[in-house]
Formats: sequence, structure tokens, C-alpha cells
Amino acid sequence: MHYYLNLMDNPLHQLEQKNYASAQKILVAVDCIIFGFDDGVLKLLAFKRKVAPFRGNWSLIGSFITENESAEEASKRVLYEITGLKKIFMEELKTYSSIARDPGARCISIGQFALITLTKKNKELTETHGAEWLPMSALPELVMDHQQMVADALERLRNKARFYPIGLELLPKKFTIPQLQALYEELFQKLFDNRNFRKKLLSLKMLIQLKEKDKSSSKKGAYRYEFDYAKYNTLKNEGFNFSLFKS
Amino acid sequence: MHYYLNLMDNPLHQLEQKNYASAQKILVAVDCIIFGFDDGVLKLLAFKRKVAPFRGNWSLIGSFITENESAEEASKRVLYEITGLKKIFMEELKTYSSIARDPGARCISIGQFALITLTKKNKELTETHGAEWLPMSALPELVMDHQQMVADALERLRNKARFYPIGLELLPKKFTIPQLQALYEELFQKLFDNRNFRKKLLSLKMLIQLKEKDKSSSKKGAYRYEFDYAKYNTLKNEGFNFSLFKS
DNA sequence: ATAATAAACGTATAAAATACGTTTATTATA
DNA sequence: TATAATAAACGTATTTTATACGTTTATTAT
Repeated sequence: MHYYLNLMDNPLHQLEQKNYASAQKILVAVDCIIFGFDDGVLKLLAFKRKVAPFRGNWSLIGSFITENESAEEASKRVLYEITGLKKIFMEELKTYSSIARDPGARCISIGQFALITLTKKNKELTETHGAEWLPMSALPELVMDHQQMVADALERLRNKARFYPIGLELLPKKFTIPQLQALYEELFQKLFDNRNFRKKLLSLKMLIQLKEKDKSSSKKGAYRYEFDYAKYNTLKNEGFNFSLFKS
Repeated sequence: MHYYLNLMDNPLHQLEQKNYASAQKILVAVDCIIFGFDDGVLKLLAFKRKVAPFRGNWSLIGSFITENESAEEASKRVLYEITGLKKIFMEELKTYSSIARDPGARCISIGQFALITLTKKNKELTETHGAEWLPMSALPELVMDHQQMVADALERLRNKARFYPIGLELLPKKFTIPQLQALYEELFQKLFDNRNFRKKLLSLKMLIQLKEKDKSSSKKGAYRYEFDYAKYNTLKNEGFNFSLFKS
């Protein structure tokens, strides 16, 4: 007995055998933390669980990963099922693997962080599919560790929006400067000086001004812009970062 | 047949059943991408695989996750086995889950990014345990997708070191300013002006100067410093970031 | 004593961030 | 059809930070 324990404790022994046959298989799921920006408000896509455990409680959208798909494929499948959209910004957040996280079974979940442009059409799509857009400012309790996943995803969103043009994934392809500022004010929960925000943004020389104006929120109307992804991708490799404020 | 296909394609149908019983279990492993900074050179800890497939080839250090441990626990176990150290900076990198990544079996791997202070003692420890410190500048080929894991980890290291004091995890607790500059020059593969580097670093007011000097690389000797983690953690929440250069 | 050298200090200039005043385009309504 | 109202767009002065580069200092080997 003591002999075996010693063997187990011996580092070299452990390293030498990565034994496929004796290894234990585990359930693996993906859970999607999907944000949308709806009229100045950051929202999360969630639905009410239809199976036990936690039937009827708010939950993120997820699925088990099958033998025949990668985590990314599984998430894309789930996202397509719920939104009808194929091109969505998505990246892995992190895995959640504590042994007791799911009372249904030992199950590792890979959190997937996604951002959606909330058009009227997209909203209808998701809502007909049984999911709802919940405002982040008044989020109900979520099942299991989904609350933690959302907290982690929000931190990711803020950290990335700080240095990368990731926030644009939440806006339409054509957007106005005041729209972008409203997004940043919602994300970082603080006001920016509109004159300096505009100046800094334009100084990056990454926006392409269009002829059209958006008159939905003012008589004068605000010019629509597109982001110059081609230029951005070129400069990114040289250390450029899309940072709109210092602190 | 067509009816069933439709059912499978129906989003609501899919969402409703997260069926634990019918879900497929998968092998899950952790692989550790461990960096050390050795006399001005960034190094990776790797070992030669002792089991098939890829016997004798360079590999990261990893293990399957068992039913009774989280991914973090598994990585800590592996790190302890190979280094004898319990307190190591470690964070999840990302998962690697493509279905054909491991010819031995369908296996999802969670990459774990770790940083070690390379003292003489630590080097001996790891090397007696059958692992080797390979310089990043002349890395041999690694098995499976381990090459990609290392590339991703290096990018993570650079991105984090850019805005967080993560690089200090590669230096001893007491370090000199020229040491830190050498680390940054190695990480970012460029030279910094020593006068401006020092000025910027000290302006952050995050270092505690000690009485001792390190005379190992000059006659005059350089003062040793400690990082003020308490102060840093306080200011971090207010948007402070540990950034030593702009571009 | 002196030379050699990395470490530490200093200063001038350019660039960027911040604070805040002004003008413009448009529409509703007096 | 003039005028008021308002968000959008533009401008400027001041402070802070980044960059470039010269000088002094502490120590040891010769």
C-alpha cells in the first residue's frame, strides 16, 4: 500500500505514463455568454431551462460537445440554432471544471464569449427561439456557475474593448461617433467628453466617413462611419492598439 | 427520415434537450506551457515523450484530468510533479479541441500558461525530473499542436506583460531595474532607452527600493527592488495599468 | 591614482491628453 | 419665414507624458 502511494507520488513515474487506455472520460459542454447592445443598454442573451436540474431557471445557452466536433464547432452550432446567424464574433472565454459545478453530472464547460449586433431582425429571431435579452444592469440569478461566467465575460469585454476595436462587434457595420461613445459609456460606466472622444477616435485614422447621416437622434444628424479593418490589421502587427482613453 | 432531419434542425428542439444520459464523454487533458527567464534568455520547459505516439519527440508537460479534480488542480499536480514547486504563476491559456489533434485518441486539451522564476535550484529540480529548459529562440519541433500552444502562450505573455506586471513572475522577488529592462527587451525583441525605461518605471511608483545592491553585472552595482503588490492591487481596480512603453 | 563601465540622474523637445469654449446643420414652431 | 432648440462638429489653450540624448556617480581592476 505504502509502496503504491510512493509510486504515485514519484514525479518521473507520472510523467512517463500518459496512458490513454486507463484515462477517464468526462462530459464536456460549451456555454455561450452572448452580449448585445440595445438602445444604449448592454444585454445578455439567456433562456429558461427546460430540463432538470434547475428547470425553469435562467440559464446561458449551451450544449454538450459531441465526439465529432470541436468546441468552436459546437458553439457555432448553438449560436446558429438560437440566433439563426452564422457570422458572429466569438472567442473562448475559459473553462469551468470544478468537480461539483453541475449537479446533473461531472461536466466541464467551456465558456464562449460572443458579441451580437442587435438589429430588430436579430432580436425577433432570438426571441422567437425562446431566448431573451436581459439588461446587464438588472440580471436575474443564473443557474450553476453561469453567474461567474457572465462576470468573467463582462471583464473580458471591458479589457478587450480597452485596447481593441471589439466594441464595434456590438454596433452595426455603419455606425456614428455618438453611438460608439454611448457604447463606451455603457461599457465603462462613465461619461466621456464628446469633443475629446471624437478627437482621439479620429486621430487613430481608422474610420472611413460615409456620405450618409443618421438622423434618428438629432436634427442635424450624425455622419455614419465604417471601421477600416484592413488598415487596422496591418498596423496591429506593428504594435498599434485601438485605445480611446487612458484611465 | 426527412422528418427527423427537420427535428434536428429545429432550434427549439435542440435547446430543450440537454440530455445528460445520451451525451458523449471525452478525454480531457491539461498541457502546461511553462516559461522561464534564464540569464537574459526566455526558455520553455519541455521533455521527450516516453510513450507512443510520438515517443522520443519533444512535448509539453501534461496529464489527463481525472474525475476527481478540476483542470486547475490537474495542472497544479503536474507542475508540482515536474518542478517540486507549489506556488507558481499559472492561468488558463485556451482549450485545443479539434477532433484529430491527438492521433492516440479524441482528446481535448486545456493549455495552461505558467511562469517560473528560474533560480539555480529550480533549474536543477526540473532537470532531474527529466524535463529541459529550451531557449525560445531555437525551439525544436514539438508534438501535435504543442507548437501552436507555445505560439499562443508567447502571445499571451507579450500581451499581458504589455499592461500588467506579469513579467515579474519570471524574475526573483528582489530584482534590479536593469534586470527588468533585459526581460522586456527579450520579451519584445527590441531595445529600450535605459534612461527612459527607468524614468517611466519609477514614475509608476510601484517599486520599493531596498538597501541591497546586486553587483553581479557591474562594479557599481544596481539597487534591488521589490514590487508593491498591495499598492498595485488597490490602484488596478481604478483603471491603473502597468504599462512601460507605448509602442 | 587612474581607467573602465554600468548605473543613476538630468534636461530639452515633441507628442498626447485634458479641459472647455464656439460654430454648424437641421427641424419644430412662433 | 424668422427663430429657438439641440445634437453634432470644430477649435484652442494648458497640462501631462513620451522621446531623445547629455552628464555624473559608484565601484573595481590595473
